[in-house]
Amino acid sequence: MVTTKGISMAKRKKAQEVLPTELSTEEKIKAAARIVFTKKGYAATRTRDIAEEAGINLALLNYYFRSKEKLFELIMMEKMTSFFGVITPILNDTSLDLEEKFVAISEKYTKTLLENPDLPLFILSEVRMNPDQFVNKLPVGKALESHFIKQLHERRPDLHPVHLLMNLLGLTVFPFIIKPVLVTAGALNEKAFTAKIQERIALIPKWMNAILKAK
Amino acid sequence: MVTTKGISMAKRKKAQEVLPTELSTEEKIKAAARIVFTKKGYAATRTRDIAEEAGINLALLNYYFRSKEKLFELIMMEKMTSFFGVITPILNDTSLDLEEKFVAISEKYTKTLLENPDLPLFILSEVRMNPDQFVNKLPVGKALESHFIKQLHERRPDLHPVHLLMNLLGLTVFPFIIKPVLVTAGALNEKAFTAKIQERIALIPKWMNAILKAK
DNA sequence: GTCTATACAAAGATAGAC
DNA sequence: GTCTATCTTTGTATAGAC
Repeated sequence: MVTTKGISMAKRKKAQEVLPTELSTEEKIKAAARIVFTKKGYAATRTRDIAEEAGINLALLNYYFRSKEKLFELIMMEKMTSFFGVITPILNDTSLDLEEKFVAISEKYTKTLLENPDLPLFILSEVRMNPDQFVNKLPVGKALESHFIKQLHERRPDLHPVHLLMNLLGLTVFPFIIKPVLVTAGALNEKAFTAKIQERIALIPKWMNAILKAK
Repeated sequence: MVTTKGISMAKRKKAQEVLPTELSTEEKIKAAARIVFTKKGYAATRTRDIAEEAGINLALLNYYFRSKEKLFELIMMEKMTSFFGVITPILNDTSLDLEEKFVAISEKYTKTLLENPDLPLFILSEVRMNPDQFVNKLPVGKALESHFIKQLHERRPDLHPVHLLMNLLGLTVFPFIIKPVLVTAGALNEKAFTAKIQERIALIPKWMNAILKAK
């Protein structure tokens, strides 16, 4: 009887995860926190905003997550995993040559960022405000020892690989960082921005190849 | 006597501007506000922090600037002028060809940012949080109608100039945006970062030329 | 688990003496 | 112009009823 009960509860929980027609209170708070923290940043976010966005009582936020800071750390870790986690598998994929990695990163990263356009600016601002709290939990050291870095060094031993890594990330990520300026200034609307970014998916590898050859 | 007195006061005032051995209270507050706002951002900054940093009484902040928000707008306008104002004269200099503009922008912009490394992340985060408050006061529209944009279009009519502008800014500015991550992760210390950036001054124009030729 | 009510601390702003 | 003291608002967190 005890085991049967255990199994049936596990099943129910799994079903709920797959079909979250109605989210649990805990998930509602997390979903709201993602929205509000991303929009306003940690410091400008009020726990009341999150509670309101979630449609729950303010006290429940502390009941489930103890404090604003704990809740933020949770969301921040999620976001950093998205931001840094997408490319690390590609960086270390030994089956891809340099050109193929440019293609893979440009495509995969751009698509992730199109779904989450203010991820870069959110993460990089929060990291700047409080570096020690987050950066040591990052796989950044790994990136600089990756297979990709070795490939860059082989191709251009005269150029520090970090230059080329910054170039690739700059070409891919920077448009999303300057986006608020461009869109608010009326230089590009949302639709036009997306169109330009989609053009860049194919352009970035070409540009990186040209940079590799530049003397 | 009246005129003599007027002249001597004007002289004294001018001398104080040139040699601000001891700043006026107003300037002390502004200097402190630059430091604290830049470090923490608007939302996380407490007026008490600014007062302490300035070595003045808290009440004086409101006496001189009415409110935290007014003081912030003042500092923000200064910073935006630095950030966007440096390149606009170059963009519209009709005496420079494309290659010369790459060189001028890379050099001038990089040097400005080396003196003020967290300018980009500060401005771009604050703009994102409150776009309408600041962006309409920017000469961004002008950048897209500049002589530089026309030159880019002439050289590569098949490529939207905004791509090339984003590339140039990405190559130049992005390293400063990713800096907190790199430095905190221990990938690069302050000195090594500066060295790499100085290498880039000469490299960026080469890379941009390579990008221009890429098909 | 969820709510109401409230404690407690922090932060912006001002009144009024000097 | 500058200071001390204080008001007011806001925001995080918790106690306790249901």
